[in-house]
Amino acid sequence: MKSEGMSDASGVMTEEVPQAIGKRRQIRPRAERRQQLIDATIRCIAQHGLSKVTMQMVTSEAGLSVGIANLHFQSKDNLLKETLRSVAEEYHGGQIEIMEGSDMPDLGHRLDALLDFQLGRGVTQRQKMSVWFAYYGEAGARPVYQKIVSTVDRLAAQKLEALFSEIIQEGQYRGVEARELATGYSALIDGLHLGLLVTPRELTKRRARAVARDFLRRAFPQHIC
Amino acid sequence: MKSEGMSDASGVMTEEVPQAIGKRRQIRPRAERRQQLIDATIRCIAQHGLSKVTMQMVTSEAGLSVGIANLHFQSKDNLLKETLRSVAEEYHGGQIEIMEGSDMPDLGHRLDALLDFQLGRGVTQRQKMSVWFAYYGEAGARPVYQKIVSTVDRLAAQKLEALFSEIIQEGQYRGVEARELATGYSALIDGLHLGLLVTPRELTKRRARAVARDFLRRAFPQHIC
DNA sequence: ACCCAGAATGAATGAATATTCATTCTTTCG
DNA sequence: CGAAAGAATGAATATTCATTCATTCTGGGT
Repeated sequence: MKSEGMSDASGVMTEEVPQAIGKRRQIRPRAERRQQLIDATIRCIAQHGLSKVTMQMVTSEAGLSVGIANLHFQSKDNLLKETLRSVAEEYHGGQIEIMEGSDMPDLGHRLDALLDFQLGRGVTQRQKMSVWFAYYGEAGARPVYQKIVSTVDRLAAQKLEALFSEIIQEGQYRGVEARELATGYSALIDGLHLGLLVTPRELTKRRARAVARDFLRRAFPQHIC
Repeated sequence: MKSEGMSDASGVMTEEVPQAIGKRRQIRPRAERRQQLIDATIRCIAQHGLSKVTMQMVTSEAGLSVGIANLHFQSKDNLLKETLRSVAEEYHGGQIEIMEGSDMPDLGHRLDALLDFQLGRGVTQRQKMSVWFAYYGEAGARPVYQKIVSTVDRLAAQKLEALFSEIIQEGQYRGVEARELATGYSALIDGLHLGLLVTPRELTKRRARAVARDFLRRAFPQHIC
């Protein structure tokens, strides 16, 4: 089917197939496209930096046409906001799952798993980190970003404090306060992420892990190897 | 081209003073203008975020004309680069001065002074922090930024490690390694800065200080109150 | 007093880019 | 199958912004 013959009244000839390999237009559900665009946005931010990201860049990275981002996200601002939300929720969600997972009964092991999650993973993780800090950089000037981050952050912080409390009780540790320690540990992990991102030469993932473990060991000697 | 003497033939006359209050054009030495522009850039980044900063914004914040930034910095990219360098040098320079200052003989006091410098100060400090993280956010994608930061960073890290070594020796502490501890402490401070910037509601400066002091006390109990 | 090197200005320019929307295509449902 | 719903496209548009440069102005030198 397909006509082609007629209606092409103009004398110009019919460029049948514009693209080389089969680039058939595909229709997919809204949610899937949104995720696809968010993933592309993450890659673009990691590669070019938040301030250099353009809609063209994102949509072509996703292998789609320019108009589609506005179709599904209304505006660039909104796409960026949703991308931050996605990364924030994934990161904090992962932590929370580990912390409140009833499967891992041993508290020391749970701490280990948490540390692994926070400083483990491969390239993907590095991409996420880039995004994370790109937004932190803008957060000072953008209340919207602050809100998104602090909402998920607060919950994770509470869970961490609760976990530390349990550990303190179990180990009968003296002179340590769960809240203070949780704040310190979170900050330490954030700082290590920064180091991994900005000075990868000086701080390897292995060393970052050792440093974090050191912090925990000093606080909970009985629980960490 | 030009001349046509009066040409202002229109009936209107003489708009002697275009601006209200005395806005006389001033000629100042190059170095001074550069600093003035860098300071304006810092304020703009803190207020609007790196990705929203424009040349118009910066020059008008400095109270100068649009063209002047390119006159003294050649390009926007270069202005931003020099701004980062300025902030990085100020921050790290301050730390280094404290750490190697021969005036403060007591090592515990020196630690205190360092902590004060890193987590003290007022609004200005907050502006600098914003800039700091704005660049960190882009650093993953911009080798130039990485280079600027890691150059000054490395020196400060070495000094810190040396200071910790002295302290360990003086206190005869066992089971702590200066290098590891220095990395941890730096990361902790960075993380606390992040917290202050992104979740100022949850983390006050007072608490950040307490957390950092806690870290040091756990490592060097004899030196920190 | 007067000159002029070069500092400063800001209107003009052109490139980059977000957003729109008429059109084209795909899938679904009767 | 045929038509409707709506997903996807990308050329066109309007805007924003960095950069240029002809012109204006300042202050030090003579």
